[in-house]
Amino acid sequence: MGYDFKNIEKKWQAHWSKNQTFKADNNSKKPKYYILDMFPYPSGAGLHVGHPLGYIASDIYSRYKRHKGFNVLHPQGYDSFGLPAEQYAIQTGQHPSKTTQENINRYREQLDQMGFSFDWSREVRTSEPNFYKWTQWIFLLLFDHYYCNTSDKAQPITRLIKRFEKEGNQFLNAVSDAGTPYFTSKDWNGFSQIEQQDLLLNYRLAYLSETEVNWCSDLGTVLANDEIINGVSERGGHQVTKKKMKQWSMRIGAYAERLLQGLEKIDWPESLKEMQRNWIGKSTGAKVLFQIEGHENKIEVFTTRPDTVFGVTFMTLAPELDLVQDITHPEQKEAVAAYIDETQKRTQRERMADVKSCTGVFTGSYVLHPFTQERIPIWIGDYVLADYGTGAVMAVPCGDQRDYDFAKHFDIPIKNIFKDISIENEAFTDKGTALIDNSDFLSGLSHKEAMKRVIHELEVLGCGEGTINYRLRDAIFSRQRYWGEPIPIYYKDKLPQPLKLKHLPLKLPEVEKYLPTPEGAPPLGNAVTWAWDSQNEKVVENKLIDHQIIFPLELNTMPGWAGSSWYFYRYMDAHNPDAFVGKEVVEYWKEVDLYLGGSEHATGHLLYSRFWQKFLFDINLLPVEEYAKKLINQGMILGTSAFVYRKPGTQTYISLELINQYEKLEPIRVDANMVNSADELDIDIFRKWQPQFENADFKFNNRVFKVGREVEKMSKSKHNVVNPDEICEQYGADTLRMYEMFLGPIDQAKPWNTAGISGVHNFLNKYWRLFHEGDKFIVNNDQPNKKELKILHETIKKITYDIEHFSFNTCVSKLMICVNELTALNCHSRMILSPLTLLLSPFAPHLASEIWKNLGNESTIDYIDFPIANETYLIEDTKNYPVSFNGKMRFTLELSLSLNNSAIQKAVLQDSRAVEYLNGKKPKKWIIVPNKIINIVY
RNA sequence: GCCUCGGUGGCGGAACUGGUAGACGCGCUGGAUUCAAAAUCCAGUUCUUUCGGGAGUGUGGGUUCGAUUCCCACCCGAGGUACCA
Repeated sequence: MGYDFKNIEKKWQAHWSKNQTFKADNNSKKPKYYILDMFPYPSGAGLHVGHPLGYIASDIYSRYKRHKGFNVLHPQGYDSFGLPAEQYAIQTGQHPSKTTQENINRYREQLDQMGFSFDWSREVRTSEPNFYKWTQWIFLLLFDHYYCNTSDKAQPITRLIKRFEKEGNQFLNAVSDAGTPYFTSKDWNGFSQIEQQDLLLNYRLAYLSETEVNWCSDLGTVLANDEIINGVSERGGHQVTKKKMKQWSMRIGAYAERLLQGLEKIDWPESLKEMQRNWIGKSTGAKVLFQIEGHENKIEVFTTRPDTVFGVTFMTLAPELDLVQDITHPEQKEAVAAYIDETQKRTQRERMADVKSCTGVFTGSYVLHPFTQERIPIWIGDYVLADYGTGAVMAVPCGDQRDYDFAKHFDIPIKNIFKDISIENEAFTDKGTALIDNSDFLSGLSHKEAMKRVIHELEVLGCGEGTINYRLRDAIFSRQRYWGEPIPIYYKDKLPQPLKLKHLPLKLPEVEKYLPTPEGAPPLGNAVTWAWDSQNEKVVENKLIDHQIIFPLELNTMPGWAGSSWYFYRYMDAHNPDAFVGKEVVEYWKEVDLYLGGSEHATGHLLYSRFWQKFLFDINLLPVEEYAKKLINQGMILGTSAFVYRKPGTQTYISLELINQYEKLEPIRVDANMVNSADELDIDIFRKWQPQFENADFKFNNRVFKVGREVEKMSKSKHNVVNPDEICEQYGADTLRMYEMFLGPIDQAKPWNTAGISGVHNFLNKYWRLFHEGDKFIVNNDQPNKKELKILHETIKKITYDIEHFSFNTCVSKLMICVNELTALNCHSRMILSPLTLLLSPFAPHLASEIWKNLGNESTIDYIDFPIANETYLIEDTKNYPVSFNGKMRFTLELSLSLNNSAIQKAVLQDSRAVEYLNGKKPKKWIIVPNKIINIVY
């Protein structure tokens, strides 16, 4: 009987579960260490081989930390609200909670199978009322606070009201909506309740505002950009337009600067921080006001180059600005309307991606230049985006390439304001070199000087000021979906009223259908029991609504990122009924020490959660301002997707070898399981796959239909998921764990392939054979020799170093080398094999546990101290190694890898050729690469 | 388009601060063992060659005594791009 992984794994998994081996204590004499995984969304396809990559890595680290004497918190849960369960519900009528529960059961089975050391007693699910109660509560807190720029933190809205009563808002330094009017205390006190509440919404951190969404009238629903392909809906291919809707938003913009500053304090990958910095997009410049000719309003623009203000020859507005309607000249109305219509059909991404075509329309109106009073034509153009800056740009064609192209295309004059620079062929965008010219008081100044001067002049004139702009937009928080957290708000006189903590959780109501209502209201509009009885403080039936005591409840739900923005605190105190996390508990665990997850969350989850953290910190609910000290990105495991190519509007599919003969084919993803390894599609299965393919017609040569292949993110929606189950079945969890680590560096994306898995499996077999001959346990008590000790200690040193640097692939290699060497030496000494088993334990915990027990140890291996490398076994006598001297100043030595530098220096200086070369001088600088080459500079 | 990351044998990858490129594993070739197979073990394996050598880390340049590593330009792939999570 050899290495019987099936029984071993079953046995130890049962043991861990029964003894609650990995249950973390909320107080301990040991130092604490919190290792967090990004929790999975339980999709219908089950766990795929990409999920465990990060989980294996964090599990290895958790087990290592336990061996190192830490009180490790390593929890797991489910991000269980989400679109796929809802879509499945729409198709089948099955309640998303049922689907979700089934998927979770499957996930749990798969996770258990891999021997993860999670503390399952702390499991959380975002879709559980006991969890989302607190998500709703945090929403209410956000609703109840505003951002004060003076104290630079969130403050209660009651404080704001007091200020308004005393002095209005003229001297207030707080973050608010653009265009919030000024009022005095007298004004405020004269306002009606409704007016006051309306104004307060301009300050609340969770607030209502008009925002644009992708509206599909045929489906009667709002679509995510993800659900739109080539401008039409993915489902059914219907047209999608932009529509304004009143939606909840989060004032994340208030935290832009702190989110930026906070990055300096955390140990996250530099690339990810850079992404967040760019996403926040801080830029310094100026606001400039342009008077509209014959109109009382002014247009405000933001520019990073106010120094080029004399080069302005036109102005461009984003087509969707309301202002456009106001200012369009009657003669241009038609053209403008047509253009706006056209842009509404394009997604923002298309607009940004498209730099070649240059489109726009003249509005027929003019603004006046603040300094020269020249008339400047106002255009609209879709290269200007409504939600960046003010949605308006002062166009300086000589200094900006897009403005330049636009001017050339529409034959608008270009004014050169750079001294001795030709703008014949392109704009001049360099800030450093040229002097400003042709610019009144700015002429002859450098960029830097001109910036200062022009801002001063603008402020004097009252036509602008220096300002900082952030690209970061406030986050839309409403979703027209069923399967999300209900927003704990009801509407009285159309104004939002918050529920109170004691009313929470506000549970999701039952609905007949998960689609929007026929009137286009969100799915919660289908609920019969969805009104708020403010007197009895409970949810009642809609038909009772009287707008006196019983009011309509909010129909939108929260987005996926709501629950995931704080879930890591719930793990600390998962069952606390009185608080989202207990004060003492959070004082103990404080923060996540290591967070492991994919970089695809860089500007989503990882930014939103930092925002909520800062808010909760501001109001003294959390002890730290950043929740994750260190973050490691695991690279994605990529899957191989398969594509068929359809002639648009038909059911004709073209085989890969023929696609060049057709124009404009639509690539459609098909389930990779319907395709064999030679890229041939099983046509019959394809026809049965989805009703739309039933009558598919195929065109192909050579008797087989070939699909196209593409490597991309592994995901159910891309139909390219590979399950870990078969591998567990065939090779065992320990093999899978080691193989996934062996695939390559943890942070690198890599396509899944199982080609090398037998090598890892062989290694575990070999490891087993170090201890066994047939059924006989052959470990002896021999004293190990020097060579064996050296192998062991080199391995300890390398493994310890590599685990701490998250280089798990090289750990596996090193273990393989070690086992090969010990096998060759026929070493079966307990004094070698016992510590070696500890080294293996984080990687292959089942096998290590079994062997540890067989070695006669009473306690299990899980909390045994990790071995420490003893340097004395590594340093060797250098006298016997040759030192070769080749020419100028280069020495080649054959030395032990782990020899220290001073020993090498000593060896070199004893060599006669070096003595001759140095001629009595002392080397100034040594460049030593062990086992390789030494440069001596003198 | 923009932001971020990556590109090394037939394949996954290694190479610590710029210092013998290809560790380790897969695959392949040959051998041992076996009635045979599996398993196991041993040897070989970047390409090319007239067997002297020559070329070689996506492409083209640059810095350096020396570049997979640093700099510039480009090509290709992946992730994100604000309602997938």
